[in-house]
Amino acid sequence: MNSPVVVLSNNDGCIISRTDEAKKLGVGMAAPYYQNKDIIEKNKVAVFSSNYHLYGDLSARVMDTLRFVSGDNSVEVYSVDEAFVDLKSVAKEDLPSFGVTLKDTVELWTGIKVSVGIAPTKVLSKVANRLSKKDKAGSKGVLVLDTEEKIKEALENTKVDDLWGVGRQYALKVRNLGIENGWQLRNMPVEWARKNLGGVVGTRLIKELNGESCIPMKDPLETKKMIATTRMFGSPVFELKDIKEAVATYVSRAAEKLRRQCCAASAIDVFVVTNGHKEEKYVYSPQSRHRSMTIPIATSNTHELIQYAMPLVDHLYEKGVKYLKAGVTLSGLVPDASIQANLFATENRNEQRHLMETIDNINFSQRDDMIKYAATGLKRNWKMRQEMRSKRYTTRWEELYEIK
DNA sequence: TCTGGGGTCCTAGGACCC
DNA sequence: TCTGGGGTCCTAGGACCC
Repeated sequence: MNSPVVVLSNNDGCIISRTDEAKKLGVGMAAPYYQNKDIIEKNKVAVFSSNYHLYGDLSARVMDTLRFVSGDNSVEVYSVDEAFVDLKSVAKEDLPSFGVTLKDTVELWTGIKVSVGIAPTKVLSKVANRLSKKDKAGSKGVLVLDTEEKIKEALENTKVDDLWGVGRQYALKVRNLGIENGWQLRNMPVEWARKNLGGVVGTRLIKELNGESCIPMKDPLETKKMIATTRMFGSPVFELKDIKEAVATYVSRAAEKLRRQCCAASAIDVFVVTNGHKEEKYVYSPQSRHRSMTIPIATSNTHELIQYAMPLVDHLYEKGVKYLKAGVTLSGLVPDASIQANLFATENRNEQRHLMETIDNINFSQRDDMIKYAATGLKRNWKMRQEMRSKRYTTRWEELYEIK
């Protein structure tokens, strides 16, 4: 109990999540793992690779609970660990108890502790949520900003950098003008924000801080506009063959995601990240190159997509260069059903679609990659490292949690 | 020799998010 | 020796059109 824990990014590269105990030891956020190995070993910090099967499954359970408790109010899943709930239909005086019910039910049903922030706009609710999380005793994990005074106090206690929508660049600009906290920013003129903070982005931010809702809830049925699969290699790669295998594998993954949302892609982009040459001394200064093409007839067929991708890799490849990473982005996504009948389309398009469906079903029900394309390789010596992954307790029979 | 104005669409790149 | 992955939205500027 209470021992420090950190979670690593893919490829065991960076530290992307830390418990309070680990933060206290001075382990930095997004810091490279190897740079912190000393502190970690000295303090017996528990280290885990990331485990997306587990996170995804627990996330789904939490989101289901939110939907159940929220009834007719719409829920927008914002990320694996965050969601917005529209509370327009909840009476103002009922907001605090609603928040508490939401929090308690999630914890009771899933074992996951959450914090709840309630306010007139998305930006302000993020402010509320952040404060409720920090002030563990005071707010008990639920904070409602329902009066001007509470909003003022909350914004005064929030640095500009901690506002949703203010990143490094904007924070720098705003700081240079002597604006330090959310309340000061809120009182800046909208016109100033339009000029200096990315046009409509800035004006929206100021308005949201002023309680005027400008960032609407997203329709849960909306499909993605682009789908990417990218990975660092487990160790640097030099051979064209290895890069091709990797890219073919990423294309397969991306195509699966594409089919899952019933879309087809009309453009494909392949990129690689290089870092110097074979014999050169290692200096970390990654550079990326990419190559793209428009697909004549939008498709979701893995085989076709691999065929489009391979020549792009040929073009990108240069002998003797050290490759750290590769990736594929599918874009120009259109609904599957809308693909035009084309005179030149091959007769067997439907058969191909059935084949894809069958492969997806097998891979989904059995195990990832039960059936794969030969182009994706067998040895896969470029595969990423994941040396300290916890078990996939809730999604794999072989890895079920055991109680002795 | 003089050489407009207004519009749309697309893409690359920047900024942001978790 | 080792530095994550997957998204969104917006803007500026070029190409093209009449």
